[in-house]
Amino acid sequence: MFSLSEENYLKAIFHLERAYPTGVSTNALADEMSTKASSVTDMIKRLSEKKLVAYKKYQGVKLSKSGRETAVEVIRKHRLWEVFLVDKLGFAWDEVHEVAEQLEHIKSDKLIKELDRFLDFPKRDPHGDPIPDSEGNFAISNKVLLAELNKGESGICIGVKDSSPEFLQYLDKNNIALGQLIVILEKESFDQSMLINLNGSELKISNVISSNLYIKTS
Amino acid sequence: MFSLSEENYLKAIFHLERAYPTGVSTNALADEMSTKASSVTDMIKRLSEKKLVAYKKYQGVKLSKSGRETAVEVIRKHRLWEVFLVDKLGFAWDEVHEVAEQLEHIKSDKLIKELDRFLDFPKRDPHGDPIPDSEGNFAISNKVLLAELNKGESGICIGVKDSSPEFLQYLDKNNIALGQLIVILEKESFDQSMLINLNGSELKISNVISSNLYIKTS
DNA sequence: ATTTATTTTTAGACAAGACTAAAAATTTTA
DNA sequence: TAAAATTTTTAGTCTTGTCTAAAAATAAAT
Ligand SMILES: [Mn+2]
Ligand SMILES: [Mn+2]
Ligand SMILES: [Mn+2]
Ligand SMILES: [Mn+2]
Repeated sequence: MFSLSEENYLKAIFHLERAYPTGVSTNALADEMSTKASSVTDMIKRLSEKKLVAYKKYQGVKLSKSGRETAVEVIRKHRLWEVFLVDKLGFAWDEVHEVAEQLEHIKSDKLIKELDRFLDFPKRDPHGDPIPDSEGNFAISNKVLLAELNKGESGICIGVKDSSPEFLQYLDKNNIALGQLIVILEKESFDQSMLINLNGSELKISNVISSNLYIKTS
Repeated sequence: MFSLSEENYLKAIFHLERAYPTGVSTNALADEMSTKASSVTDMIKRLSEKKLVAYKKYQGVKLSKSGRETAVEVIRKHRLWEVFLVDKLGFAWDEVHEVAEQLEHIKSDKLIKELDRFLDFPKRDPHGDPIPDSEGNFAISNKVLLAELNKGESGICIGVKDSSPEFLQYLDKNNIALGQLIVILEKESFDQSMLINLNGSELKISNVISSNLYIKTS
């Protein structure tokens, strides 16, 4: 069993490894954890002692097999709880993250197994992120950013890159939801802004928006 | 917001106040918290600083109004989560306490409000203990220990005093459940053991058992 | 009313996690 | 390649919550 702090560090390293494949830097981790670099160095040493990460001074940090397993388990719990909050308790998708940050640290194998079953083994969380199964396997999805598509192309919205309440509320306000068909009617070459068709109605969106929406390609 | 430790101390003091109406002793609290008296003294001082308890050296400790409110809120959350685990996730009544000990510390007003609604505002937890409402009011129940009844008397089993997994499993094994009618057929004056009728079948139980079963009297 | 036993508090230490300030290593720039 | 800027680590301190050992206060027993 690992502490809440240790679990949060492992999760952060997991998420940063995509952007830092050669090793997650101390500063990147400090930034992600909203803490100081010196605190990160301290924690990295502890995680390294426990064989959860591979660490060489000044070389950044990488998850070990067991470190990755723990991180994935925490992510699984986080996303299952998010589904619970939205599907069962009527939370909006922009309200669940904070609470899930707490719930993800509850320790009980039976709890998570039964919760998964109660929710009917969901494959994705309310933001379209994949929920790893009990073995730690993620569903791989062919997704692409809306910003990468061109005039005339279309696809189903299946996820958000930024899942901050602000962005999610913008989407709600403009009736953009997961599962919706988006058709690109126009794309301005100067600023990459787009005119899109959503369920019959038209909407003008900036590149900031289209760069944070995932579209199913397949 | 209070720490997990602080909440657990407040809850323990609340539960001990019934047995120690003039002030909960340091040793009683140390015992309940499975810690040392010196640690209790330290914590009591911190709680006193925060006006959660009234404390005078060597005089024991009592909850303040805000301390009691916090304790009751934690108990409310504990019991609601126990209902969730049994009613929704299929846990047995002897499996829920440990997990609820963790879940009771999750901080989210909306979560507990929506959970309460999702569970249809339950009045009692799986062990028959009353769930305080959102104002902190407990349902008062006229209950008496089975051990206090005599031959010929009967009543509905509405709660357990000891809710350890061992006792609960004994009850399961002997088909004693909440809501069940119990009729006292015989009572041995020497050792207070009883012969009871349960749904048609007869069972011999010791005083240890009858002293841990609550019967509705009304 | 003393002595004895019990309870409670203090004193001092420790571990986890975090912080600031300063030193050391690395990377970038000139 | 040497100087400058950046990143990372170390050193020392702090808070929370715990512990042991010893001192002080209270309660119980002669
Ligand atoms: Mn989230
Ligand atoms: Mn999510
Ligand atoms: Mn319980
Ligand atoms: Mn209970």
